[in-house]
Amino acid sequence: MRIATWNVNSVVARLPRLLEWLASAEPDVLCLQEVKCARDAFPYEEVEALGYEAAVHGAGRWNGVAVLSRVGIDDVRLGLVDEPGFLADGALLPAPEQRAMGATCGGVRVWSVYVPNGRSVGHAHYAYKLDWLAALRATVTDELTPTGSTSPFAVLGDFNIAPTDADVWDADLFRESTHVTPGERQALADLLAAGLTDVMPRPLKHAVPFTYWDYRQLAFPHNHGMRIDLVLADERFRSGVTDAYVDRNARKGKGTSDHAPVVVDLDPGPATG
DNA sequence: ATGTCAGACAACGTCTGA
Repeated sequence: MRIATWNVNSVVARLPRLLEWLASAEPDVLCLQEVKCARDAFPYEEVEALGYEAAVHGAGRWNGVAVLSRVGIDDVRLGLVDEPGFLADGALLPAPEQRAMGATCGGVRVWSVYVPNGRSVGHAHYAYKLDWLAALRATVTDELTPTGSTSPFAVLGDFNIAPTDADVWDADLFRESTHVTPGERQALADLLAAGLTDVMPRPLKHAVPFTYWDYRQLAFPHNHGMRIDLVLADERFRSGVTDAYVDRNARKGKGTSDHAPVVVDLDPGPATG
């Protein structure tokens, strides 16, 4: 089974590249982030023509996650346990955003997550990021609490955290920035402590498989990137991984996202439910 | 080969978020 995650930076703007990639990479399950469209506006017919069902958690111009599957989608869960909200411009009260959803596809439990960016250290969005990660940890703990299910489990998505300095093209440049601070890395460590492992993709071209390169200043051709899109797997999932890589070809050419897909091949083992 | 891009507004440029 092939499972992937991709921050597409608008599923509408990315539709030609998305369809091309689905047809060539043939994932069984694809977790999407930043779909940037309401649930009703998702291009269902286009992905269905390639054999995929879609479950979508989106409200409009920002954020939004989805799960595409050609092996079924069951037990869809939208949002986190006690998910914190953010006070959007023009809003009177903080409200949860569309950043996380879980689904069971072909006997594998996946969560597609888009962790808040944080904007800058000390910004209200940074505190929101840490709070949101704590709620993600609570949700993972809830999902992994033994209930008789033996499904492989993974959280896939854009974490907006580089796990180590090696996951940033120039750590010194990011010293005062979000994505690398001890607070963010501690929140990631706390999440992993719930029973997950960072599935490291195999390098294809460079020493470290980055997943994101800014659109500006020729960042991609210079490989000025970061590894911030992660697959965090429980032991049942991790032990079934036969390959993992970043499809950097999807970052080439015109009309690309600023992120590349992370692809994992999995032998899910005997179907035990 | 690539020196931002996408969405929404009231627009046909300018703002915001990333």
